[in-house]
Amino acid sequence: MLNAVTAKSSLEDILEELEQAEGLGALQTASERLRDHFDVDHIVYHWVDSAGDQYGCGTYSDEWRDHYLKQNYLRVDPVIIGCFQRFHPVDWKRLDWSSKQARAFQQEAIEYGVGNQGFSVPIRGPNGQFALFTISHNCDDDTWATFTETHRRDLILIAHYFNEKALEFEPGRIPENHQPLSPREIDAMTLLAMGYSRAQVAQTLSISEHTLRVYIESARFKLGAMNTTHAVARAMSRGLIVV
Amino acid sequence: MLNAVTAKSSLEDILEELEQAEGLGALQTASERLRDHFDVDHIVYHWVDSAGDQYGCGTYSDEWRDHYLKQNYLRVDPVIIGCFQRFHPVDWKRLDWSSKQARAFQQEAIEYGVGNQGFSVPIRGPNGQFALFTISHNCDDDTWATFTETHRRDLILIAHYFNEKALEFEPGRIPENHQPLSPREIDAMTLLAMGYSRAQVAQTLSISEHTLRVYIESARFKLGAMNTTHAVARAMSRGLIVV
DNA sequence: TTTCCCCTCCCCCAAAATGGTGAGGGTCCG
DNA sequence: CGGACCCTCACCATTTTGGGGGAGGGGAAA
Repeated sequence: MLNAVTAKSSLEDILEELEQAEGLGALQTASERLRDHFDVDHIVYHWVDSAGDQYGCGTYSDEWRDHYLKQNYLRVDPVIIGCFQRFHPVDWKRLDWSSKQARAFQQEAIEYGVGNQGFSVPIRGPNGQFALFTISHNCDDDTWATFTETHRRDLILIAHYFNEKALEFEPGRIPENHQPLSPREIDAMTLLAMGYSRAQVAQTLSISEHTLRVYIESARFKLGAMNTTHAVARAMSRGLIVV
Repeated sequence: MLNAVTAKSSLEDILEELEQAEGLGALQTASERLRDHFDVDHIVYHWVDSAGDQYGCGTYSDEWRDHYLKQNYLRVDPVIIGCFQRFHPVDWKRLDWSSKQARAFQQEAIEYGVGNQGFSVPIRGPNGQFALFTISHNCDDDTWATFTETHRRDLILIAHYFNEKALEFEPGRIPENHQPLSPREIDAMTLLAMGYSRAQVAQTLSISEHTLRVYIESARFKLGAMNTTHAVARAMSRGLIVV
């Protein structure tokens, strides 16, 4: 059964400890302690890198994690897809499970021990970083609704602390290739992302197309992109431009 | 003097009210109530659309706000610049005030009644949305340090709720006819976003380049895009592909 | 002051992407 | 069973990009 107790002191302790923690290992232990504190099946923190790399820690079984990675479920998982377009924390029931893929995925997840209920907090950092903090359990809808209502705020805060720590200790997360774009380069990338051709962009910016090309090429270089489309995609996923 | 009282009930009430609020006007009244609750000079929520649009509400004077907009201080304000590359909430003292522009800006801000102390929580939503929740006051460093230590968690949570409301009522956030892409179309868009040329994508997917073109054109049509770059950008911002 | 980056402009030519108009076979659903 | 959608393949001509050279002025920082 779900522990309806508030047990403030214990949660405070866990947060406090998390705040002081050194290294990513602390996130693993924290997720286990939180699972016990809330008396639920699983607590998981899942980091998704804009390059497609991912890092996760939590209480899912190793088998499920390996299977997930092997099948590249990142692009299938409705929790990822749904949360990526949201800001609000979301109950899994409210996500889109209509596709065949999604239902097969859900079936498999439950077989691997993931709860039938879930609540995920999307959370974002600089440069398009994206992560999920998820709490999952096996119970009926009403129990789960009460639980998430009660702990919504705590979960948001915990998600925040998890991500704070993950950002702090992620090794390749503040790489030197994080070169910012110049204003003109941002203009160019933005207009290209809006569907303008080079000629149109040049006209919009009131510069010659030759000049524009310099910006595009320089942006491409800074972003390590192979072509314009790639550069725009990278600029977007790093949060440098918004369309 | 700063109010060291926790006054939990009052803060709870404000959050509760914020959660139920309808319309952006509620954010304005909430910021005023919070200012009184914490007994500080200013509470401000500032939304920055990287297209350059901004929306703000809070307790700064109208003069300062108008001046800020008029001078286009977005690209000067060290709070914006600093928070944009951070995830952690940050004390203004820890920001980079070294440039000449920055010091002039600070001087002016204080003249317009902004406090000499400040604490800002950066917060991000989908599609690169970015906002700041700021609390500012006039006092000495020690008092301020104690205050921010004490209320750090509350402030993070409040920032989250402010942004939740702001996103909820943001104009121009209409879920259009989101036509889904077929699996092959998603493959194509994904690989294109990764920088592959058409020939490379075709080879990767083991199909002829002609076939690939059909997918790209069909995806372009579904997404209402004018060219490949536009299609990839739209697919990304709709969360249809993850790169 | 010197150095670095940003902004602006120019040429030539090859490579890649696009637009139009086709075709056939598959699955799934009303 | 017919319609809708998905997957697969093809040729034509045109437009758009990309890669390789350059060049000069301005501003900010070291």
